[in-house]
Amino acid sequence: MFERSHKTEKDLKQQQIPPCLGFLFRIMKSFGSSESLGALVSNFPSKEEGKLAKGKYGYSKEFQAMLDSLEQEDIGEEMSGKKRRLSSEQVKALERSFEVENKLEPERKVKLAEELGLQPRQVAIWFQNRRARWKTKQLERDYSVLKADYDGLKHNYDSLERQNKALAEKLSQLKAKLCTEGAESNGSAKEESPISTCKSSENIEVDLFKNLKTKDGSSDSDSNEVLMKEESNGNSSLGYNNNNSISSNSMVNWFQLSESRSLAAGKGFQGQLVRMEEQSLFTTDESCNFFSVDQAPSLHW
DNA sequence: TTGTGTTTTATTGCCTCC
DNA sequence: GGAGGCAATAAAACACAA
Repeated sequence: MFERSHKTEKDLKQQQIPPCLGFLFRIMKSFGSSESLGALVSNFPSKEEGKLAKGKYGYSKEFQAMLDSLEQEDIGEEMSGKKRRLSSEQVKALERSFEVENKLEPERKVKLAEELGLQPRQVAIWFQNRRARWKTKQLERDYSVLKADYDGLKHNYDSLERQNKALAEKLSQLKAKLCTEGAESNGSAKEESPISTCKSSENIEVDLFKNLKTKDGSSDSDSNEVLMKEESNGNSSLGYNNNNSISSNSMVNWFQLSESRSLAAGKGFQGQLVRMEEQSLFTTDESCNFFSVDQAPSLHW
């Protein structure tokens, strides 16, 4: 109980020796009476013999009486091996000590034990259990913090997703408008192309892009080439999925680009800056993937 | 009073460090 | 190899509803 004597206690357990006797064992051991100790153990009835013996733990009447008398006394109670909770004063003192330092140096352990009338081993065990409790609490606190972070991110993600949907809707409305306007102008003017009166959504987007370019006066053909190239490749870097609809990723990119272009045009910025933006926006998937619809934020615990 | 869940004290086995 | 720490666990003590 108080000393680190695993093996001997295990042996005692295997012989079904009651806790009080185990305590006696250790007391006697601490006084160096190993011989009498051995005799005590050897005299203790084995499992089989115990079935025949009488008393609480199956030993003789005399020995049971001795134990009973011991239990009646204070010392007997203390030696009975029953767990006894530490007094509130002892716990308070230990708590104070733990707050100062949660590890226990040998000197401090002995000193605390003396002050509180405990065995050094008891103090060590108390600190060990206290550290375990502290760790559990700490884990709970960490979990709460992480969960709050996650909830915040989730909230942001949801609002961005809503925003994204609204923008997509707006874009499709604009496309429809463009389509009808185009049809009207085609009807009045001479036919330019035998293909179709209403262009595909891809072409519309490219046209929109071209228009923006012409408006801001730049003639950056490289970007158009890149756009057309990527478009013809049909890959998702531009954000078109298999259904020819525009993914949220490209939508955000597209609007960011348009916005930055208008700003650049307004402020008189030209060529190079625009080129840089295009490159960063159209070539790096990371730019918007963080809040991609396909990838909801997730935390791994 | 009793059944049940929680807390506290203690043990055991394994691991690391010196 | 011994000392000490830690995780897992047992078991006693305690709290509390029914």
